[in-house]
Amino acid sequence: MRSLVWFRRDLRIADNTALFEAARHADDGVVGVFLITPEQWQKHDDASCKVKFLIENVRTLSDRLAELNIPLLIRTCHDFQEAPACISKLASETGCDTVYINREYEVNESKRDDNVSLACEQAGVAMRRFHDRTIVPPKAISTKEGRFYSVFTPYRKVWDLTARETVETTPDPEQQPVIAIGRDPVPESITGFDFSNARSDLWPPGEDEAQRRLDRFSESISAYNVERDIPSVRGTSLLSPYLNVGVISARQCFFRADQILESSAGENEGAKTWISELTWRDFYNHVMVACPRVSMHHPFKPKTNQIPWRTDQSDFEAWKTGTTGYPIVDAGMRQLNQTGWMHNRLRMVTAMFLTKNLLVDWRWGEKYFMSRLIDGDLSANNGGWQWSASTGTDSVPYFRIFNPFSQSKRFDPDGLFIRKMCPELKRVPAKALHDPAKLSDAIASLGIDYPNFVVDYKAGRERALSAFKSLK
DNA sequence: TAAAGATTGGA
DNA sequence: CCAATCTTT
Repeated sequence: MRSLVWFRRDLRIADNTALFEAARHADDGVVGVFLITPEQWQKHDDASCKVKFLIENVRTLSDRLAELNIPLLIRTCHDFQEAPACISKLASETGCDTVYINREYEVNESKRDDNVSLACEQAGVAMRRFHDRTIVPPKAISTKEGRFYSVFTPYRKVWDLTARETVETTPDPEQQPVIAIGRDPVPESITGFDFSNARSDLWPPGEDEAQRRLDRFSESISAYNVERDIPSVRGTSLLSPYLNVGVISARQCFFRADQILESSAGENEGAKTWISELTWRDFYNHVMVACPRVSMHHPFKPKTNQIPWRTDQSDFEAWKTGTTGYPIVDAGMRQLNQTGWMHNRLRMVTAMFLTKNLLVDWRWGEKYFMSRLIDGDLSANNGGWQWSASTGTDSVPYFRIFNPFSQSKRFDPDGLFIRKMCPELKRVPAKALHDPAKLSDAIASLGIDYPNFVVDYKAGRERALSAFKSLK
């Protein structure tokens, strides 16, 4: 019995359900495979920095698998259509009787896996799929009426019980016997993606690095509920890119935080808040599985399609490039453009500015984020955008529109973050960064080259309010 | 995971 | 006159 493990977004050894099961059932070795599908990644708007990070992690995974005598093979297909033939053929060639995978829940991905399963069956190869991506699997919990939870708070209550009672981590796989199959080199570049501008120094690859980050974050987790909102402070875990490619599992994160919570007799607000954020990740995945159309350019609330979403190229361009004239919005967008990552508070601020103050179609923003983020995840990104645009499940009420100046006053009071990302505002006093009139005065009197407001604040806000009010 | 406008209560 | 509080969106 020999097992083939097809790695996708689960690039780790520890707490990997499919890998553990594959190793447990094999007595003649385990083979790993990773499929490179550049055209599919382009269709999905994957960011270059994300693909680079993915490939770097495939490389470190290959090294660690080699220590377990598991050779990692690399195959390249154009897109998912070629996956069934590729995987079934590879299983046969390497003498594997079963393919092990951890499920991916997106529409294209699960359809691909169904097709791979069929192709394997025809080749006399079995396929076993496991739930591993989230803490509580999608569809595992539902309301008393048997429907899916579309509101977060009741979902979280059931999620909490389920996670604590039924979820456990997976043991490490054992070392395998040596087999006569050598591993493949991992390519240095991928056609269609430019690796030269990615800030790899900010995100070293590997399972060890992810664990170090979790360790470091654990030490200050009690401050998370306060500091997570302050972009100039390292108050968040900085684990999202690692979670996204599965270099660390959400379960590992959950158990660490839960341990800390228990050791403080439930008195750690930071740990509680972080677990809640992990729950949001599960929630949006669960929404996507229950209602796949949300991830296919449809709002969860159909009537919001009546909103005359604007398609103004020049407003959109100002937003993308961080030249809206609103300091906190520009700072956030420049952080995204320069580093491939944006602080979560700013993701909300910038998303709300685009969808409400500019009333630009939320799908434009969703796509742009995806094309830039190192941690871009379909369900979380979509959930976040539909939350901000008030089109989604349990999204923000349409009349709760962030005021960019109030937001920066609260979360960047000294303007530290704004001045870091927008150096031209270095000489503008903090008070003026949080006040439109004072900002205009300061820019004029100091002779600073900073754009005028792309939209009048009050006019933009009223335009969004009346668009939502007139929905039937 | 809000902000704006109105109202109140104290200087 | 200002800040705290309530109400509305």
